[in-house]
Amino acid sequence: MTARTSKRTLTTTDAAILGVLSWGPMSGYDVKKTVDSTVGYVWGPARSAIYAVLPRLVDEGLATAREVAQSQRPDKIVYRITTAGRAALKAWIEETPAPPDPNRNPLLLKVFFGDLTSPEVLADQIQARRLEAERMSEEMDRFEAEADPDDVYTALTRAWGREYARAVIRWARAAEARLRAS
Amino acid sequence: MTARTSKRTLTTTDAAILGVLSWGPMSGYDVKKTVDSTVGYVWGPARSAIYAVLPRLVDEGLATAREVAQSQRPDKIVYRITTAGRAALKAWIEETPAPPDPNRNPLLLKVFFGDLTSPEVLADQIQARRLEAERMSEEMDRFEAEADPDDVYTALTRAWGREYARAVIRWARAAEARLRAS
DNA sequence: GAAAACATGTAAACCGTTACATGATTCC
DNA sequence: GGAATCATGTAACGGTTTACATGTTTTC
Repeated sequence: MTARTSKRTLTTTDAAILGVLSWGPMSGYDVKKTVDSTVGYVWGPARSAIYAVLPRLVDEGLATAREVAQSQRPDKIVYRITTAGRAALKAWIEETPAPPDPNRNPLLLKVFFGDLTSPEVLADQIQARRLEAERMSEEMDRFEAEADPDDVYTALTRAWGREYARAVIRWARAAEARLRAS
Repeated sequence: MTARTSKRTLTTTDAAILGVLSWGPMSGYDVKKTVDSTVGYVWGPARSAIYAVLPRLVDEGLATAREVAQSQRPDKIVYRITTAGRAALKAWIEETPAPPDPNRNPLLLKVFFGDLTSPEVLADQIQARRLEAERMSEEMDRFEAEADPDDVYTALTRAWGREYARAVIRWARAAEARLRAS
């Protein structure tokens, strides 16, 4: 058997998919749903990306595929992570350094060229972002209440969500005040 | 004259490039340099993207191109924003809502699947990110010292940079402590 | 009986990145 | 003589968005 164990390092999308497969075998459809409700906050590949990646993982020996016939539903293909897949994911996590922050922020770009519009328009856009962040902050609080406090890893991701939302809110409040005072 | 004033809304890269062209006519090479030293912190298109976008802006009537022969340097093409270009950029800035936060964060993905590796490895990765943020924070302070305090718009972008760095640092410190204590 | 949600995928167009390619000039 | 700067582009790849395709079950 000659699976192309090509040892290329995983893309972030590969890692996200292998990650949810590490929780159990599932179809592409289920991968999508699982991603959306979990890691989707930090990496949410498109459905078509998932369907494109899964066969490639099989090709590289990182997962296996098994066709499952269904009577009440369309047939599906269930993917299962392999030992090699787990190892590749572990290697991806440990490979240092982590790619730097993306830092692509269209709103900030608007602010940067803000002199082309009015302070009010800009303040409105910033306010909208703040309201978003406030909603997100509340959502994190709700998650926090329900969550298992011993699960360090999801606790840390929630902590980042709260810290980030907080930064947005602080910045936006100050920016709105400054812009509305012109 | 039939410039295709196709009214499609600009991509973020288009906006960034039109934005620097709004400061004065320049070649693709100079656009790249200018972007890198200014808006690059929030949106830094690749060189190849710039060279691809510029002719399209001309095609759409948002900029004009003029070839300039040089004796001591390779010839170059100087682009100048048009009135339509300015209008399109203004429309992009004012179009609401601003696209939501990208939120694609490979480091957080690593944290999310952190149980596949050791707490130390994870803490090291987080520490690296913190050091990065600390460097950035200092850089912002330096910019702050040199900057014109009356320039609201760049002040606001710097303020975001500081607030963001602060959030990273606070989160990373807590995360590192929690992970190293296992 | 209709609409929405479930369930599974494919295909094409678009945006952007990294790496490849070329060649002159200036600075050390 | 080698590195950095000036100057412009192409090709291959990763990923997203949107649309196409098909059929079932649940909800109103």
